[in-house]
Amino acid sequence: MGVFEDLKARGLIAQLTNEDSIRELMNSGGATFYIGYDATADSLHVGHYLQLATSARLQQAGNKPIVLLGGGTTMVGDPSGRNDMRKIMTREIINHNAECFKKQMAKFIDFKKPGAVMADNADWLLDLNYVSFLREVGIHFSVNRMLAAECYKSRLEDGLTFFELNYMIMQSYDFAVLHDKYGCNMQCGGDDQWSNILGGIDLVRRMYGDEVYGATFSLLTTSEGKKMGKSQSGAIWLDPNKTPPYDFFQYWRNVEDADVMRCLKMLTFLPVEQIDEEFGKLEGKDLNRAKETLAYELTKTVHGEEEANKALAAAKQVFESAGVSDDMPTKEIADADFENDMIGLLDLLVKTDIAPSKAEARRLVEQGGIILGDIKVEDAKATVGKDLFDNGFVIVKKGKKNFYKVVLK
RNA sequence: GGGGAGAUUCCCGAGCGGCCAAAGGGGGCAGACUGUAAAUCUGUUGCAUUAUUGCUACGAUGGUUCGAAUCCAUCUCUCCCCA
Repeated sequence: MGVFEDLKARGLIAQLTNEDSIRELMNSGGATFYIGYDATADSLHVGHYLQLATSARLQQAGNKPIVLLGGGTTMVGDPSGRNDMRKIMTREIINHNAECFKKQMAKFIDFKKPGAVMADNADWLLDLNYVSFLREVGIHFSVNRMLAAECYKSRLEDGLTFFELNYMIMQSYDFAVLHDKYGCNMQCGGDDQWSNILGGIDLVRRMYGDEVYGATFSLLTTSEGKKMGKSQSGAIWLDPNKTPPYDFFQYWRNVEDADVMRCLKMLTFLPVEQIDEEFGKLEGKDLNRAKETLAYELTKTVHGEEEANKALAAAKQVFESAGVSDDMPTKEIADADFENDMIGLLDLLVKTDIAPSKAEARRLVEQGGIILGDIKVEDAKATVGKDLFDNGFVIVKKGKKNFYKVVLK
């Protein structure tokens, strides 16, 4: 089975410009493909991971990946599929973000292998001369056709600025530059990038007369079509400082039944046959085994084996034996916060960031959402004595799934 | 450039000058039920104190009024139609 068939089996392939040619190209290792990443935040998230992991699969099959940082395109912002304009970001922030991206990306793509390249479109976009760019590149674009693109549909109702309309042209130009510079012959991306990719393919043909290809990968969505990788507290980041490995692990441990198989196939590097064999027939609560594997495998590739083991062990102890683990999320409370060796429960919750405000803390307590040690506390006026901190800590449970070890400092 | 509509709490979206911390929905959080799942049901959802209440909030700034999210003026931004 070639890498193309593997990607297909994993459900990663969404759209292709030319299936036969692309299969041939990918399977023979002849693809020099690029995926662009706009530096919109200071950490990669799960959506990026999916693209990077897929790139890694292709690289392992001998294809050459080009990772393109969008230092230039981020200055404009991609309007595809959005119904509002992106916030305009400063050069400094974009540069900082791009630096953060670079560090994280090296984990997934092997840049030491020949042909693997990291580029930044700031290098050719920012110093363009407006008029000559229009004459050389702009001339190849039909506004009529651009506006007909699916990705602008919602924007045509709410308004689309000329500024943003140029995004597609910039991205298309990227492809042309990479084609010229590195012999790039394929662009990949999320399925929302289809229009932009087609633009690039067209441009390369018009400028160089060369045939290049485009492929989009399925977006990671739940069975209900909602984007995955977002939690109530925001995106799931790959940066351990923004999303601790334990939280990362828990996110995947808690995916819905209907999504486990797809996630396993799309995100982990376990062989498809193994996934099907081991988990394909599971039903009901047995699916928990699949979820555990998903969480473990993903944490392992993103944060390393050691962190994955820790997260798995912590989760097991906390959930299965109601025990204490050194690796469970820890919060600190200062000795100075106590008065006569006592502290109000609400103060404790707020000071440890378990609850964002006292009102919220009160609500939690009154609704029975707080368990201290093994006592459910429902009195908001309760106070906590230092003596409760056996061995210097106490376990606070917020809701059913959030466990914290509060350490007395 | 001309004409019109609008800016409300996390999001969408109601809102007679006092009864508006603001309907309703979504989302979130918590409880019940469960499998660390889903669906369902219940409660809750600005901050601070809870007995009362205080403070901050309805694009921005001023004004009218005993009293404004609601009226007036100016400004900023957005959308629609025409050119």
